[in-house]
Amino acid sequence: MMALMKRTPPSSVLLDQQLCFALYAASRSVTAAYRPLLESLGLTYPQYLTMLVLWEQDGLTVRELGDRLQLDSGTLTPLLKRLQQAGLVSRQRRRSDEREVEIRLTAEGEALREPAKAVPECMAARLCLSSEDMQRLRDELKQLAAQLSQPTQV
Amino acid sequence: MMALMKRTPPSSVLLDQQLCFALYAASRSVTAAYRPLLESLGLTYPQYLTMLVLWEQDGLTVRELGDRLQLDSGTLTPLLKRLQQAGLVSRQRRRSDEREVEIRLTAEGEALREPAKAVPECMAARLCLSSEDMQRLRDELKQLAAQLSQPTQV
DNA sequence: GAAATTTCAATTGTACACAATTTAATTTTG
DNA sequence: CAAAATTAAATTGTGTACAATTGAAATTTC
Repeated sequence: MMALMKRTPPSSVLLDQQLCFALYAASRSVTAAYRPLLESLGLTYPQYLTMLVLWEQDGLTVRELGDRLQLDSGTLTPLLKRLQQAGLVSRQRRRSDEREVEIRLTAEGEALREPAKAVPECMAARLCLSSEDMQRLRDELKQLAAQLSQPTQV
Repeated sequence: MMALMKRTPPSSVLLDQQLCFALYAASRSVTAAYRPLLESLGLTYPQYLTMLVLWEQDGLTVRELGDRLQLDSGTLTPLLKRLQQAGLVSRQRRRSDEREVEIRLTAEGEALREPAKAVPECMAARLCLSSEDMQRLRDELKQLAAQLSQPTQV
C-alpha cells in the first residue's frame, strides 16, 4: 500500500527550490529584457558585453577579451567576425606576436558608445532595485562564481 | 587639451559594475560546475532541468514543460528528441487533443532519479552557502525575473 | 456549421557556448 | 640552436536559445 502512494519529492529536488534554475531563468530574463534595447543598436547581448569591454579598453587581443568575458575563442572568433562585418571593430594580427589578434574599435564602433549609455540607465529603471541592492546582488553573484572557480575541496 | 585626456568611463558603463554581466557569468559558472556531475548521468544542464520537472510531475505536454522551464518548442523539441534518443522519455500525441505531445518518463528515465539525487547535494556543498543564504539569493533572483516580466511602466 | 481565429508543436535560420582538435607562432630546454 | 613544449586563434561538431514561420488540430464566431 504505502509503496504505491505518490509522495511529494523532497524539496531539495523541486525545480522551484533550485538556486541553479532561478539563476538560469533570471539570466535569460535579463538577456531578454536587454534585447529590444540592443536591437536599436544592432547588437546582441554578448556583442554588447564585448563592446562594453572595448569601450573601456580598446585594442585588446582575443585572449584578453576572453579573460574579461570568460569566453573562449570558439565563441569569440565568430562573434568578433560579426562585429567586424557590422563595421564596429577591426581584427588584426599583431606584428610583435603573430599569434595574437588585436581587436580595435572603428570610428563607427566608437560612435556607438554614446547612444549605448542609455541602455544601463533604462535597465536600472526597469529593475526597480536601489543602487545598494543592485551592488549587493552583483557582489553575491560574483562571490558565487568565484567560489565555483575554486578547485574542488576534499 | 582637456578634450584629449583619457578619462575613466563612468562606473555605470564598466563591465565589472554591471549586474547583468555578473548574472550572465554566474549562470555560466554554475552550468559549468554542474557539467562534470551531469556527465556521469549522460545529461546536459537543460536536459537535467527538464528531467527535474518530469520527476516532479510526469506526463506533461511540451507546452506545460515550456511553461515551467520558460522555454519554447524551438528549444524543447530538439532537446526532448535527444532525451528520447537516450531512452529517457517517450513523446506521444494525445488522443484527446492531437496538437499536444505528451512527454513521459521511461523506466530508464525514472531509474535515473535516484543517482540524480546526489547532484544538488554535491552542488550545495560546493557553493558553501548556508541554506538561508541560498534561499534568499534564489528568491531575489526570482523577484528580479518577475520584475522584468512585468510590462514596461510609463 | 462553415469560416476565421487560436493553439500547439515542429521547422528554419541565426547566434551563442563550449569541448576538442588543428595550425601557426613563440618560448623553453637539453 | 634544434627539438619539444607552450600559446593563441581558428575550426569542427554538438547542444542550446529564440524569432519567425509553417502546418495541423481545435475553438470561436458569425
